[in-house]
Amino acid sequence: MGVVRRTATPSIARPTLESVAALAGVSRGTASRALNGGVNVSPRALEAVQQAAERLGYRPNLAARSLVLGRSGSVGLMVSESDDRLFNDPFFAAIIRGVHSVLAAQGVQLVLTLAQTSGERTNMVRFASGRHLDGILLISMPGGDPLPGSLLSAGLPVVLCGRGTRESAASGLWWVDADNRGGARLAVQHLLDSGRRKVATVAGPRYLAVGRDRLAGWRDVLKATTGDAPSELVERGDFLAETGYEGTRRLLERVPDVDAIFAGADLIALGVLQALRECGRRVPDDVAVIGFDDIPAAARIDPPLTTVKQPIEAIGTRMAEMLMHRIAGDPVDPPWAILPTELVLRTSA
Amino acid sequence: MGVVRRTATPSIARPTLESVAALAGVSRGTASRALNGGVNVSPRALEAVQQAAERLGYRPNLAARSLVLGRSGSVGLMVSESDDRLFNDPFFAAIIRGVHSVLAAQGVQLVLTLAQTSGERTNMVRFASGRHLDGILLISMPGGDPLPGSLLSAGLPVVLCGRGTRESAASGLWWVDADNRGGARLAVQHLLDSGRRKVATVAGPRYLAVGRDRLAGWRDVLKATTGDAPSELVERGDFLAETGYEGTRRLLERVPDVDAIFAGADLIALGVLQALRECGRRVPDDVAVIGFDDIPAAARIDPPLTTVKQPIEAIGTRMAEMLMHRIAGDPVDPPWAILPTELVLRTSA
DNA sequence: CTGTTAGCGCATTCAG
DNA sequence: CTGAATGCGCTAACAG
Repeated sequence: MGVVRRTATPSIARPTLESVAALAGVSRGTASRALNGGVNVSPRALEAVQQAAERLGYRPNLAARSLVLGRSGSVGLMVSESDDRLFNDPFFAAIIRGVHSVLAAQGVQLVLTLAQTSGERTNMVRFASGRHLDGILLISMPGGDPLPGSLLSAGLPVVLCGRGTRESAASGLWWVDADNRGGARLAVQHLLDSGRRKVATVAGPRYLAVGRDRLAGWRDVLKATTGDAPSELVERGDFLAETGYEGTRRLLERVPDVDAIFAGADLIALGVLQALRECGRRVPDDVAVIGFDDIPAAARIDPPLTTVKQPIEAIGTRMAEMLMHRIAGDPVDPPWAILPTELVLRTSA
Repeated sequence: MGVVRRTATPSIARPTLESVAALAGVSRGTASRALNGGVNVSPRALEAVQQAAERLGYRPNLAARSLVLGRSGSVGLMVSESDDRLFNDPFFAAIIRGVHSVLAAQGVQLVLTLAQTSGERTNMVRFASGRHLDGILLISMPGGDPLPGSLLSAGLPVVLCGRGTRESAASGLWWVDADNRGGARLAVQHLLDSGRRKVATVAGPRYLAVGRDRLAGWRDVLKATTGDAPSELVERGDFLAETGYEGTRRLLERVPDVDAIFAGADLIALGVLQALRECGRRVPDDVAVIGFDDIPAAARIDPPLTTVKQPIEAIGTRMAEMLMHRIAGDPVDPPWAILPTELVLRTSA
């Protein structure tokens, strides 16, 4: 029987390095060197090889290269979110922009991966741990997810976005986060500096590090300034407008003379504002409000919301940089990063 | 000198098929068969191999597999748009959802790729034609772009979204498009059926097939019904609100008794509505308006816009299906698809 | 500077 | 049913 090609298209055989070398009249080794930087190759040979490659339309087989090099030249960005959220939350766009800029500059291919169902996720693990990817960037992993661990155990470099710990970093899970606590401090300090006396907070949930961190920042400043951070000034709930609304109603009942509210998220702040409006409190005259995240709506609402902005794109670039270092084996110490947040002054505070 | 590992992480060597086979007490060949479907393998051997693989945490090296198989098990979706557009235009989300559903079901990894700058695009071509991808899905390629051609010349299956021709399909560029012309017919017919007599159109640009197709649909119906499609009823421009606004002002001046406008896009329709409002025309009482695309805003504006909806997600699934067939070498005839659009009735017409 | 050699890890012949 | 042998296409080490 004749030769049966196993490639998908029964097309004519693709040129290999071998054929290029043959046409150029050199050995495969020389051809390889000529095509990769051209060190230790005579100008004559280099020229010949390049021409031959050109004429043949040679495309190096990356699978072969990966096999021998042990690296693929691409890294994955895994998003385990519904595509709805992925495409609606500006957060992802910004992160990806950051990641992409770093990777593109280094000629590394970014492989974006959606993994929603658990089946897709195991598929992804297979893909990644099969060495098709040199490393993985993880976004919005629920805490306690086994996925980072299985990636790690496959020997894959992993950097994730969000709050890790010294220990998790030491165990291999490098991470990058925004300085949520510091940002909260910025906000509360600003409130105090502008003369507010009773600064309450409607904080995010306990089970999320962001929620805890931002609340901690509020506490930091209050304790440092007034020596006390009374729990009667704290409301908690999910990162939703509803939380802000209801928390504020309770707050106003309990502490009628509250004159500032730090919301643990802009979404919460939206609810805070509405409750304030309904209760006849003017913003910022009677009550100042500061949010967190700087969502697009923040600038558009009335009054424009003063808020704390995360350096999202910078988080992306930093994640990518750390991953590239990790892949290269460069030591990075510490193996995590906390990036500064920034107060965006508008008129609500 | 000792052995120098070239892999990125100087970690312990990953288990190979060889080591699995050794632990299981069988040969590499048997181990391979056991791990891939297990045909021609005794239950005993199969069991042993699986256990060994499990114990060793064996992950097959996909680069090696790709090399021998000539296939990687992943396909690319290349988006040459700014990430801004990618993440704001619901179009992409829907396409990706469709593509992803098909691919995930077949266990094929979807590799999402951004290629904005030309440098990134050549990078992508290298990546894809290096056989890291079994095929490519292309979205929003400007006409006359050389990229599909270079992908094709590398022997890569390509399916693109948008209007191709019989010839382009024959030359290897398979495509999937919405039936823009048919959708336009639907819209114009509806206008006529509901008693409108002077149906004008503000069409998209000449240089885009969508623009031409939708205009052609308008012409089809007018010619079939009234025997004439006078050019005084046509305005053209880009897919922008501005086009709709200015086109409508000119239209009203030229043909004051126009009683229906078919806009070549919802964005255009937005401008049409505004011009109508400013000129004191009530919608739909005086003038009926129909758009195209069903963008999210269409349902929210006042009056809610009747429009033609593209089967975006279906386009994605169809593209993926065609690509998979193409990769498998299954004949597909014709090598393109035109998917039906649908009239979404709201109150503007 | 160059050709030769030796694998990278795997799936698949082909004998047994 | 199984093991041994072959080669996918490439890079790197080595000896010229």
